[in-house]
Amino acid sequence: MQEQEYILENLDSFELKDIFDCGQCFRWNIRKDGSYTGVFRNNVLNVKKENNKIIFKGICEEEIQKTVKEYFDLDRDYNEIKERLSNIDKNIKTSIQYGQGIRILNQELWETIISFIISANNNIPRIKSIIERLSKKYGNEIEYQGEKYYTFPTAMELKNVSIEEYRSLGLGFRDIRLYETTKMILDKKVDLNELKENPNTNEIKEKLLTLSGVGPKVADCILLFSELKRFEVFPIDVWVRRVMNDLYIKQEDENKVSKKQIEKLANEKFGNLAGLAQQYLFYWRREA
DNA sequence: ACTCAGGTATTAC
DNA sequence: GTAATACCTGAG
Repeated sequence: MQEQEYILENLDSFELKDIFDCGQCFRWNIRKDGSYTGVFRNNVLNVKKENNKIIFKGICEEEIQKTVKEYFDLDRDYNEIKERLSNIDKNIKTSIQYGQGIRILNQELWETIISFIISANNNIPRIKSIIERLSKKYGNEIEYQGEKYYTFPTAMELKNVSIEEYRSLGLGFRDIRLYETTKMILDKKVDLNELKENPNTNEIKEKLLTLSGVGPKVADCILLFSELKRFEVFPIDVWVRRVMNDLYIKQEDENKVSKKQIEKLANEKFGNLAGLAQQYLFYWRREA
């Protein structure tokens, strides 16, 4: 396949660091020139920002403009969203100023499920390296600018992988979870195509929770960060618990605050934009 | 050597 | 239903 290029000018709410380091994805890496390269679906893309230009280059299955538009959520009005959230209170406004360039990526459902199962009780460098090893071993190679990249393996490509093989890739206790979840999806115990078409977020969540290694936090991440794009969910991890307690609940011991309480508060304050609010708050609390 | 990290599953009240 | 506990691994 041939390299394509696409340039966007004067686009608001698009900062590479904010997008790729806000915790939603694991396969984008910074280069020496400050651009980022990543693999998604069967595409390899490099994104660079220069002044008011965003330059997309890479190998795409389809037309790069269409690919970029879908993946980077370009049809959504983030300025309007940020304005609505900023009016809620000073705290969220501050966090939005910090992460003003965040966009929620349109990531493939299957990859998001597996990636966030791997993320459980794990740290980001190790999550990333596990996913790279998994892709290198079971995905497809794509060569771009003299470098080799690997697509995220499909469920079919993981069909015959044993628990021991997962363990040898460094998955640790998550080995059996990957094995069982892959099997359940291949057997259509959970039908991903059906999930994509189901308008009922709670029903989708119930289905996701039946997968091995998927608990409430991972399920919410899948709903928010995959192509399901449910902005009303509010994934609660250690950082979100911390920031919500610091800002609003102010309990002495943040670990004593129940998830229910946080969820209720998030829903009351942020409504159907809770997921975005979570993302700004998370990124701000974690990086600022 | 030892702690800790984007939680989940299991077991026990 | 809600609360404690174990859990692979490797980087710092």
